Amino acid sequence: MEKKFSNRLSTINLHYKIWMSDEDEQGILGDGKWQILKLIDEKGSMKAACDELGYTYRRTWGNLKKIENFFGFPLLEKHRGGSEGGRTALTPEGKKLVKAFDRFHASVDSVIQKGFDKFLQDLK
Amino acid sequence: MEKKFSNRLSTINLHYKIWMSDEDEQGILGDGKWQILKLIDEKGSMKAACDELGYTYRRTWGNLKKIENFFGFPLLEKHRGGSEGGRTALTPEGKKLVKAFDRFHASVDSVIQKGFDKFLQDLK
DNA sequence: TTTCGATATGTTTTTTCATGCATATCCAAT
DNA sequence: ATTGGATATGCATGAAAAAACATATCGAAA
Repeated sequence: MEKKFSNRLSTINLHYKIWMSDEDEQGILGDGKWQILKLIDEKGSMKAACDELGYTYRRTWGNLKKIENFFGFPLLEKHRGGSEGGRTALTPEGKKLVKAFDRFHASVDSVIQKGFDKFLQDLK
Repeated sequence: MEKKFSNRLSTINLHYKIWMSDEDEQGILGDGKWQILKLIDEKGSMKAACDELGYTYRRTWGNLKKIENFFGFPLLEKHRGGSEGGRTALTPEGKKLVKAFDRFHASVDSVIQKGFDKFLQDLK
């Protein structure tokens, strides 16, 4: 007979999130913080990065605080004052962390997408 | 020198979620529904499955409704009444869907875990 | 025909978080 | 020394999701 699922199959979107937590299941690092960390480093500013991603500064600041608390040392080098108001960049450890997460994602992204394609095939 | 991150590295837990949505970003099927569907079929009961997973019946019922609405045909064969109160099992389509998701997960789980292990290695 | 326990669903309360608002601090450049 | 714009942080408000509560319905078996 016909393919039961195929009617709306092409309208389905895939999503996934990867994150890490501490013993108390408090989120440490995930897709969200990874992205903002990268952008902060690129822009040299927390505020600019928040604006671009549509995050509130307040929230981002709190989230980043958590991760630094967990590791016990700063991932961001933040400076206040100056005519520019201030600036923020990643510390070497921050860069290392981001790069490791980059590699992690690179190693799984295509596999997940392929798995999804196959999933849809299976339903046909 | 020392390895900056290694102090608490072993306490980090990995998490990830995979799900699918329709055009309006309404969740259709994901890890949660997948799990509960499997368990319902295994137990022959929505209630029993909810109890085991700690989900409220109300919520699960609503969630499953959504996915059936999306596909337009039932994934569950539900019966009310009887001395046992009722029972629920997967329809053939429901089983097919669950199996496809099983395969999907099987194809990505180990890759993600390996990627995570490597991520931790990278931080050392 | 009564009963029992699961399915079915509306309504209310709680929880959770993000957002919004307010305010303080900091300092390089002018 | 003044200033402007970003960082720092408390607090109150709001919105969305989950949980909790409350009933109604169903029907095989006793």
